[in-house]
Amino acid sequence: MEKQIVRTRFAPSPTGFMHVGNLRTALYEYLIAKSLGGKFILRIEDTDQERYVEGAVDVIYNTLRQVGLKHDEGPDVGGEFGPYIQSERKNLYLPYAEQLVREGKAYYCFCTKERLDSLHNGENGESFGGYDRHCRNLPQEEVQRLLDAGTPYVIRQKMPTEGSTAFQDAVYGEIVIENRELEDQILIKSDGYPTYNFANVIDDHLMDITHVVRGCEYLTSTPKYNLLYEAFGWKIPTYVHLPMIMGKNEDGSVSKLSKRHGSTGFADLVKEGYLPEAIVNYIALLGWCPKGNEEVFTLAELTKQFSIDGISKSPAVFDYDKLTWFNGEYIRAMQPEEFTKQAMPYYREVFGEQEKPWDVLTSILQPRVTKFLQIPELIGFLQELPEYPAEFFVNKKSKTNLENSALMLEEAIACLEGIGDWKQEMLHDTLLGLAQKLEVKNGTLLWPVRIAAAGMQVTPGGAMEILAILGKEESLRRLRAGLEKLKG
RNA sequence: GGCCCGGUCGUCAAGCGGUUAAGACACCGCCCUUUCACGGCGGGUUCACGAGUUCGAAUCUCGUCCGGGUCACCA
Repeated sequence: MEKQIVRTRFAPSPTGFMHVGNLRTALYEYLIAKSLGGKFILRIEDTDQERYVEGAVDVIYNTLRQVGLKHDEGPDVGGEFGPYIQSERKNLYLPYAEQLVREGKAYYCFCTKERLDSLHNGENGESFGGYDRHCRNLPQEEVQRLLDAGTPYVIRQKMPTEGSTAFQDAVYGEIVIENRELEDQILIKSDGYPTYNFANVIDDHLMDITHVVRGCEYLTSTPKYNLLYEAFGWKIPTYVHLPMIMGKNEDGSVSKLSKRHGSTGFADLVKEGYLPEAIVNYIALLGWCPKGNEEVFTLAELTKQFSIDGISKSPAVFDYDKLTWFNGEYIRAMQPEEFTKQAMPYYREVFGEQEKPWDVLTSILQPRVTKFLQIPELIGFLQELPEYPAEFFVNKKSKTNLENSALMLEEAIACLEGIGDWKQEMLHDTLLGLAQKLEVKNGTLLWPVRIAAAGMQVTPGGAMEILAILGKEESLRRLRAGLEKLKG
């Protein structure tokens, strides 16, 4: 028997918005395929014409490209199972539905929207809140008459009324649903388009999809899919249902992650300063656990590590703190040149066209930044000295008092004025030498210098680094101003 | 409400009948240090509850409670 090659598919509908939940599904689909040496397919599910959004497909392409999920087949790259856009496959579905009608497994339904609505609002609560199967047993002649008259119709699948349908899920194990819970679902809508459920089954079969990976909100509707596979006599794929991603509400409760939890779109997160690699790494761990203790993985490493049995059943709460930590990890792992390159727009935001010792700036920022967005706020003081109170010079730790700080500043200024080569190393040697000469702890001297240079108690980088970036003239100006403040 | 799924530190989680119940984020403390950050070390009444099976239960069974999902001509 020939071993079947694993094929998974990401089947988003083009809404113009890529939710992290969707992205995580795409990621797992990719990882399952790639870890098993299979193929990852992109299929656009645009059967809902009313929801069509201009440019939405590009959002999907761009997102996948940004996170590095390269699909083997899809609308843009082609493949032997195309077309990969459902609206272009439109004519393909109806014959399948008609086949089912001929075989007595489906039927035409002429019920109007109004009648259906009244059903939902009706008082007599049937066990299944849905369709009452009004057209299921319409006489043949009646059906033909309505068809001939051009009456709008949908095609519904006949569901078994008793017994139960069971299936095996790779994550959740055996799931059993009573058939009486199942509604006679619509296969073909009155506009001629297939419903999502129907198109999904047809396409998954036609495209040889072996693993259907999706959120667990589909868990209870899976029997409907299987009944369709069975009606056609097709092989049922392996199901991999994924646990839900939750968001934390303000009152501390949790619910399905949605916009009210803040940035839940991939684009939103990127806009907030999260790197695509960090996002991928983090969401990979939301609902899946690697074998070892390592958590920082590139996409390639994830592919090596991934296995379905590591997927958990319980829902996971999206934690921005941890994402932020991952972001910091990725930032710190960058080559300094790369950091400078990515930070440059933010450097420019503060310094305009001025030239600064960018490498020094990078060396102090890279270890302590978790998002590039933080940079302007962190280094704004370099461009403009903030107002600050004299008490800043008092440091309880090194027991520096105001008089002492004044003294130190005076010494520092005198010493610094003589420096010709205003470089960090030179400043370092000079100031530490001075501290030694004065027989004070480094902190005693460096604290007031840093405060005067920055006007802030907490700064990225130390005194020498700040002075180096400021340049000689500006540094001395600030130190003298600090001295004035202490004396005044 | 019916049906389905879940419940191990605040969060992500390992665990698969015998463990001092891993690890990570966050938090707190200490160290390093020139402040912060980075890094290092350390800390926290965590197995929802109640029965049962068993010599032994976080692990198996049942019930309760709690949380979530789903019941469309949406996907």
